[in-house]
Amino acid sequence: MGIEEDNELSVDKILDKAGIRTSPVRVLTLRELLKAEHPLSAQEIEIALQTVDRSSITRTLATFADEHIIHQISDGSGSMKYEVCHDLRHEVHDDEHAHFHCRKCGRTICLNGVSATIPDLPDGYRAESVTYVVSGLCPKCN
Amino acid sequence: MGIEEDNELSVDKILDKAGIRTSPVRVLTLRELLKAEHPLSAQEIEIALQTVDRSSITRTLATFADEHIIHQISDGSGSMKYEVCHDLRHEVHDDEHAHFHCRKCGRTICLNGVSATIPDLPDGYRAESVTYVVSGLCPKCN
DNA sequence: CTGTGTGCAAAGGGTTTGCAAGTAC
DNA sequence: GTACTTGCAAACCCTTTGCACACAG
Repeated sequence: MGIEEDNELSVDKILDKAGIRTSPVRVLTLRELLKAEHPLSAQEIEIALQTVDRSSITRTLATFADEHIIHQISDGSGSMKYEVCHDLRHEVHDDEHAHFHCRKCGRTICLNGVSATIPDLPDGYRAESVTYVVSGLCPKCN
Repeated sequence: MGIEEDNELSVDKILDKAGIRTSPVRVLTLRELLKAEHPLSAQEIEIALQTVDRSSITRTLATFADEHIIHQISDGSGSMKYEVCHDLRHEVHDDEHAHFHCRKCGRTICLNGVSATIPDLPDGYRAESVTYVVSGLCPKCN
């Protein structure tokens, strides 16, 4: 019993807890997101799951986002990135963290040490999420 | 002599200082960006400058960004927003500020009171810019 | 049988590029 | 004349939608 099976258990548990029925595409997609150490684009998931149609992945990601088991990151690359919510992985409610987008290799990396808190806003604003992305060159491309 | 002419003087001055030749499209585009009190999309500029082609605006914005007189804001709306660099307006080097994106009306608003500083990064990273966008509902839509 | 999930193909939104005509120096 | 700027049309990338089939309850 290795990490694979642990994740497999988690996949069913996460979907069930979120009220999402299991299905082949959903299990594969969530497994891929859990396995990834950085946010993935729909295209990256499509490439990883070679037999699954892009539209199914898009719809699956929308479902996941609706039920708040993943969140979206707009990193300025032109394609949205998706990441399993931090609190699902660690069973605690952490602040969101910042991300780093490398303009050369295109990868988006979690900056776990940098929290992205929702700031105090003027009256009338209702904040729902925050995106904090630093762009530049990653260690490999610098 | 009103605000218009002040801005007009600024436009030539800014372009000259950045080493960008003046041209009709560039003057109109920069004037529009200076006039706006919030970041604009290429489409918003295109609508404001009814006779100018979209590709010309795109190329102009790329030129401006290359010479660092504007910067890009990826607000998660799907279209990039453009804003005159703060230090060009106020002649001082301020930290970048955060932005608010309203998911209902789609507007992106400057949160001048919230600075967006580049955080300390692990070794090897080279930071070039930062995007800090809070999403939710603006006062008008809340 | 009814509702949900999936793949395929087409459409959509936004941006970028090739090319040729026009303009500035 | 040479290099830069612009508009038009087409191409491009990524995402979304319509539709029909397949499968589960």
